[in-house]
Amino acid sequence: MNQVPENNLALNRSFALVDCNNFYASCERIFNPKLIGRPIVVLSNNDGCIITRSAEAKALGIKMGEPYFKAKKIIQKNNVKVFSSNYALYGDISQRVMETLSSFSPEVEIYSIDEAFLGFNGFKNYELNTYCRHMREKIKKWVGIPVSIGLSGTKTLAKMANHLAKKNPNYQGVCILKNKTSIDKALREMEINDIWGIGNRSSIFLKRYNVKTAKDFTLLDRQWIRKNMGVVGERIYFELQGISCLDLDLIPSNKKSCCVSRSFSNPIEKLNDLEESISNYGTRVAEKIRDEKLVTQSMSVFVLTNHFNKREKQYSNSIKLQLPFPTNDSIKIVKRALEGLRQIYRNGYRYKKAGIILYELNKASQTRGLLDTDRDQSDSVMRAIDQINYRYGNSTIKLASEGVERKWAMRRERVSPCYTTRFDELIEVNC
DNA sequence: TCTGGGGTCCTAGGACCC
DNA sequence: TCTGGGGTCCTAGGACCC
Repeated sequence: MNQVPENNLALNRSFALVDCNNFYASCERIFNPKLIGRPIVVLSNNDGCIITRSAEAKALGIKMGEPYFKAKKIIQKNNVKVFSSNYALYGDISQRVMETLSSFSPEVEIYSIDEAFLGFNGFKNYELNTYCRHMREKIKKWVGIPVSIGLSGTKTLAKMANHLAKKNPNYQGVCILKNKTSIDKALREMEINDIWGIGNRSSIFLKRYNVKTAKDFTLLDRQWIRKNMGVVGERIYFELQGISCLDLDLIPSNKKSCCVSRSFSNPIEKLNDLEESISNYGTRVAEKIRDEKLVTQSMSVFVLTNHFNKREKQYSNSIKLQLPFPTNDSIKIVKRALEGLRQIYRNGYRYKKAGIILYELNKASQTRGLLDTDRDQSDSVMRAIDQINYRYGNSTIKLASEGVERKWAMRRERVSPCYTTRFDELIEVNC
């Protein structure tokens, strides 16, 4: 079977992908309108790489994912405005976008901080093009964020439509692919490496077989795709033909793992400094799972040196650790993590990054060991700490092992104020 | 000098069992 | 003179996403 017959096309379904344009850069612009029309970049944690560029910055040739220090020259020359990432701000703006979207469809899957899939079941009477344009205007007006919308019969095709809506100004931000001709045209225009789910590795592999566009991919033999790219490849094959394999995920399932890891501003060598950082990350990750009312029963702790530095000797290791009872107690998690860290630490290396990942996450209400006698006490201590830290600011109360000096703490030299989440950082208006 | 962080899903292969 | 084979479960690592 090389092609799916026309009557198999399940284009009676409609998925829309709404994606915020250059999201982090757009967030910075909301509170600083002077930046409209000016090139902006936003940096990753530790001010390491460029993770968002405004259209103007893209036009200057600044690349996505490029290390900041490599792009510095072009940035300074063109007076590009640079921001450290401010996730408190972006998270809050994201929530406002999602709330607005939910007023347009009962079916909203929040796919990431800056995009959502919408289902339009039973919307036959609506003219979808007009509806999407209306949605786009509302988000711009209410939240201040420009979005692009792609709509088609499967999620993968909606992604493709979105890609076109962004790339081709003729669409004015909304691209709808609902008939065979427009889909076919889009498949021919779409480069193989831009297809959702085809990453770097697969596109290099496919190009060796002269598969350059999405259209080429749909003309491949299904068995061959299955053999060489597994079920993931086969799903993409069907989705591109209009046969929906990926449904909306409307009820977000509980996380299966939760991680906090950071690169250090400067490499660290002493066990004591690593212990401070792991205590810190352990506390943060415990807070995260408490916030979601989850408990963990196993974790892994890892350390690594800077693999970019070829001149230095390298070391990386991780260790998996069990906890006696399911818990979300910072003290217990940090204590166990430090035991693990001491086992994998080796003297004489310059460490660049460390982290902790919690596994076996379950609802706190559904898990309690019969022999776990101090859970109540642990819960009330954590509750008290969380309340104090919420009221008086992060780390008002912290573990002694987290340290005070924090030589390793990440760099965030160009962070904007938390305009929407901290009273002391509200925007000031002079009348 | 300076290169992010947090997730998910799939698969191959080892361990183990009968 | 010969040394099974098939099933399941688990895990580490790969690939991909934003």
